[in-house]
Amino acid sequence: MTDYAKLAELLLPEIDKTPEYYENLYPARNLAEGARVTRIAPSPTGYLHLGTLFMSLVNRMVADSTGGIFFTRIEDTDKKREIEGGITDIIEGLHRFGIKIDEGFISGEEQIGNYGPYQQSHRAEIYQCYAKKLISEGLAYPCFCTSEELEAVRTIQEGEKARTGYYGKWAKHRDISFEEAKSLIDSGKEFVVRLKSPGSEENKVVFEDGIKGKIEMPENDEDFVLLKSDGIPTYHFAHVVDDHLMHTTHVMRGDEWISSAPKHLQLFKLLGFKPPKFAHVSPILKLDNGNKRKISKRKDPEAAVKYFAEEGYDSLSVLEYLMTIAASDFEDWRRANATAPINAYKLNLKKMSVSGALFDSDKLLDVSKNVVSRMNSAEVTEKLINWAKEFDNEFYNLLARDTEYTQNIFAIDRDVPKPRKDIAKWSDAKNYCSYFFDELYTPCYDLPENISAENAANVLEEYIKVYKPETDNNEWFSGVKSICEAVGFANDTKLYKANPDAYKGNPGDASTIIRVAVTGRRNTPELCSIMRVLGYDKCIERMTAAMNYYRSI
RNA sequence: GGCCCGGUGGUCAAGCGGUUAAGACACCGCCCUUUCACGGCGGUAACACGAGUUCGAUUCUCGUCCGGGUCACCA
Repeated sequence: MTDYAKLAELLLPEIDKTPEYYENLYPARNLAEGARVTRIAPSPTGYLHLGTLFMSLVNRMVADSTGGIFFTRIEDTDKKREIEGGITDIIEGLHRFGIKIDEGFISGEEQIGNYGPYQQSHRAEIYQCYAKKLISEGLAYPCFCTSEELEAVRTIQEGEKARTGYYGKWAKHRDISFEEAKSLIDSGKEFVVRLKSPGSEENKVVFEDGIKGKIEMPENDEDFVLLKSDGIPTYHFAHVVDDHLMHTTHVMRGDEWISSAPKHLQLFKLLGFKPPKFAHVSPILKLDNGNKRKISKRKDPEAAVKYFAEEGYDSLSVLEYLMTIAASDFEDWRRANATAPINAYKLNLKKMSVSGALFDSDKLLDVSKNVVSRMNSAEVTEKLINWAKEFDNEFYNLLARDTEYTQNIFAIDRDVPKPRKDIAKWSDAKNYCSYFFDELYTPCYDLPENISAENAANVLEEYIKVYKPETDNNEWFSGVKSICEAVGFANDTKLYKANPDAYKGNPGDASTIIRVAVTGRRNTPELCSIMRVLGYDKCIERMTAAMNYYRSI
């Protein structure tokens, strides 16, 4: 009979603390009944991507719906794949999207809270302590197999059509004796610590997933790795120890984790921990050659959150879009609470989708238009200028030259009950307002087919005479109508419709002529306001130029 | 391949034994209108398939098919 205590001491001699020590160090949280503790546990192997943002949002919302805590924990147990600046990028990214972090990493370097360190590479001895406990109870053991040996076993298993993996009779070191372990260690062999799984494939584990409902799976019987040969834990082990010690109540993660849930449940049980509630969230999908697949960092530009910033999507737009994907009742809530801040929405797990949603850029655009339409001209001006400063310097210089002028542009049809919805993302704004800046404006005198150059020139000639800049809409249109008779146009639309052949055009046509002359376009927001913002001199200058052009052809 | 999860219009989705099977986006048409946009009204379009249970299945059960996930000293 192996002396497990001796084995534990042999394997992890440095560990002198007991689990009780950590249990006392990290006491239960003093939170109101029902308050949920959630977290995001990114690994800094890349920059912030959509999936992480999505999971963070959902976890934040679930904590908020109960007055709970949302914390960050860096899962940097895979040193090989880590990239520099990864932590900073992820945490700063969350800040930019307005996702509040209560605890854990709040910047690239700084962490707050009483349950730290919030970085797995700094918690090695905690994991090792629990591993030591498991070993001393005969529930874990050292395995000296090399990756080549493991590979060889797999090949045999495949040949026998057996399930691959390190379990049961395939678990070579499962019953290793103290003496054998000692001699292997003395000879300098490296080892990992594996769980001695008491599970059987014949048994079922059942758990209630917060989103997917009841899930039944075979019990785990694999002696999976707890501690890697460098003493750092695998995800499975770190997750269980950390979420216990940090008192996470709800583990919400991508549904790719469902298949390893039996491992986690087993560990919670073996360590005597109460498992948290699990909720597995479906990923955001992307259509690729007719097949759905998880949105991919490598293949999809929109997977990197940076993409949205560059395109000029407001961070709120992205968040709102993500929420419409996450919860089926979010859009209804938004319609009923148009001006409420997004965190006033109470997220209900039952409303979350069980299957993954295809990323829909049309829908994102629509959500964005609505978000931007809720902003007043001051907000639009500020956000647009901030965006341009970072991503479009030429445009920035124009916008910042006279911010009052800029705000006047974006006040057109905006600070009103039913604002326009032309702008979905800041990069749309340049084209939207180009005719307000000579540097961006290119005259274009194309007219609709029913309007001749001669008529256009006549309208402009007459209108220049009567044009007054400071008018309201009605006065302005009266001004347009007032010149109609002189150029053979009907001065009233109804009159024209009743007898189209009697006139060369109508007030609408006259407006179009002026619009094209002043803006170079047939379609613009309300013309009277545009001309007021542009100013008298500029309007006269452009109308005169247009008139001369029409006369010359 | 084993084990899981899923399958309602093009997309996101309500509904969960009896419904004319909601709504949103996109698309089309009409109205409003100085153009466009907004707004309003209307339209096209869906329960993967086959058995079973039932008086009755989109809803329950089973099978098939399709899609996704997972089977590492990665997370």
